[in-house]
Amino acid sequence: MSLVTDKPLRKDAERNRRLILDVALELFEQRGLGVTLNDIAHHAGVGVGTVYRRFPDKTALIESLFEQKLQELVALMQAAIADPDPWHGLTGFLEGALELQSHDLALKDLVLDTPEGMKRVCRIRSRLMPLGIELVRRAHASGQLRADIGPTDIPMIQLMVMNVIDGAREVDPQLWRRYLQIVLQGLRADPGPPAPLEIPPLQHDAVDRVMSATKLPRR
Amino acid sequence: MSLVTDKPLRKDAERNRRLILDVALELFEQRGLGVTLNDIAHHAGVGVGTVYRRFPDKTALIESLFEQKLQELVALMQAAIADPDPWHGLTGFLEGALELQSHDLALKDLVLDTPEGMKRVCRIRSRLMPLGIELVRRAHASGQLRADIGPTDIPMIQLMVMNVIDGAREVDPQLWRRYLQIVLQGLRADPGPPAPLEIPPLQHDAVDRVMSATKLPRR
DNA sequence: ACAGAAGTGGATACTGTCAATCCGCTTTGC
DNA sequence: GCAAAGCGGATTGACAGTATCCACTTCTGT
Repeated sequence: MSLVTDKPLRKDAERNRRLILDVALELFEQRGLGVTLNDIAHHAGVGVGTVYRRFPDKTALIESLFEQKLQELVALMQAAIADPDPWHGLTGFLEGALELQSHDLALKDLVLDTPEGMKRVCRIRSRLMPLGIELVRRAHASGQLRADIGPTDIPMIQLMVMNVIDGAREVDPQLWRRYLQIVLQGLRADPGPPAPLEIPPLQHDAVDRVMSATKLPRR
Repeated sequence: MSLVTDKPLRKDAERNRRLILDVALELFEQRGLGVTLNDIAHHAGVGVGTVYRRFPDKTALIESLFEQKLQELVALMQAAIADPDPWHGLTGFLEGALELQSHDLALKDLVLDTPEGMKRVCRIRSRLMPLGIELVRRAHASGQLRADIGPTDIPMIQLMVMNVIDGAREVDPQLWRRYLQIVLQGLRADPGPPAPLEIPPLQHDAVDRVMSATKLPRR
């Protein structure tokens, strides 16, 4: 459509387009991919119509924003592989990836369920696996990662910790580091006496808030 | 209402009531508390009206079924406290509780977000905390649990592993044990060389299926 | 400076999902 | 055999989210 022939765009229209993209990015990060285009339009101070004229649908808007986001994960993993200390590379990757997700709710949605139709996003996601294999291989070779851990354990660990991130986001945004540290301790090939946990546990009265903040799926 | 004056109930009506309760239990376990009363009625081969005549609303139906379910968790924890080996008690509780949740999707919904109005359910839930404190205290005293682990860490660990249970339920219903084992290893005060993991990791091609089976919140 | 192309806003239609009601018909039990 | 009790399921109403439409406004080139 005319949406693709991107030659001319009136000055005010171009300004609105940027505005929409900026607002959309912020809202997606803060509240996940569930935000409605109405919401975005409203926050940007424009009408819904304006959003739909620029982007055929929500998917298109998301794609135009988040291809780059997933690239960050790839870059992170590449850096991890380049780390001279393979164990530090592995733990650093997990920490970094989870840190990204702790600031960006949309990233979780994107990693977890990439609706078909987001070809570009899917392609990038599939590029992560081989890097993960290498990351684990190096950690094994250095003897620091227990031998019975495999590459598929990495995303599973991310999945687990993500639950803590989501639940505790409002209550204690750093709490996930505590549980990542515990899990990482469980991954060591030859654990010494454990290093003290850096993040204190949740207060008793906060547990309930975390539990009920953990959103339940529909159905 | 007449719903409370429970003296007389016609033979066919009583039969239907039981049928509804049985079907509801099964469906709630299999698919979580999200199932609709229409669904339940249909599966039981009765009309929706019949369900609503017996139970004022969904909440009432749920309460009448699941008070007992949560009692199981209490019982499990009491047994754990009675265990002569405190470490075994602790790990056994986590394993048992998660096992229950792996077979019963409704339990998760109930533990995570107990809508106000389910007084009885809430009351039971609050009875768990003091038991958890005792469980942790004993494990500390025996020197097997690292000192910087607190009682609130127990539910958080359950929360983490629950993510694996939910995601992998269809693909590999036992996989969560692998990650529980890893986490437990990370909880030991003085870990020796790790015992080999009992459950093998996920196959590469199954990761995507787990990821997209992890349902996203409605927002 | 003005014509008309480009852009705009937001009410509205549409779609889907559920909970809950209502009422004409059937079954039961005396 | 006749009331009361029970039944089914179409229907209503609430809500939420996506996308469209079109009367109106703003911009830009000449």
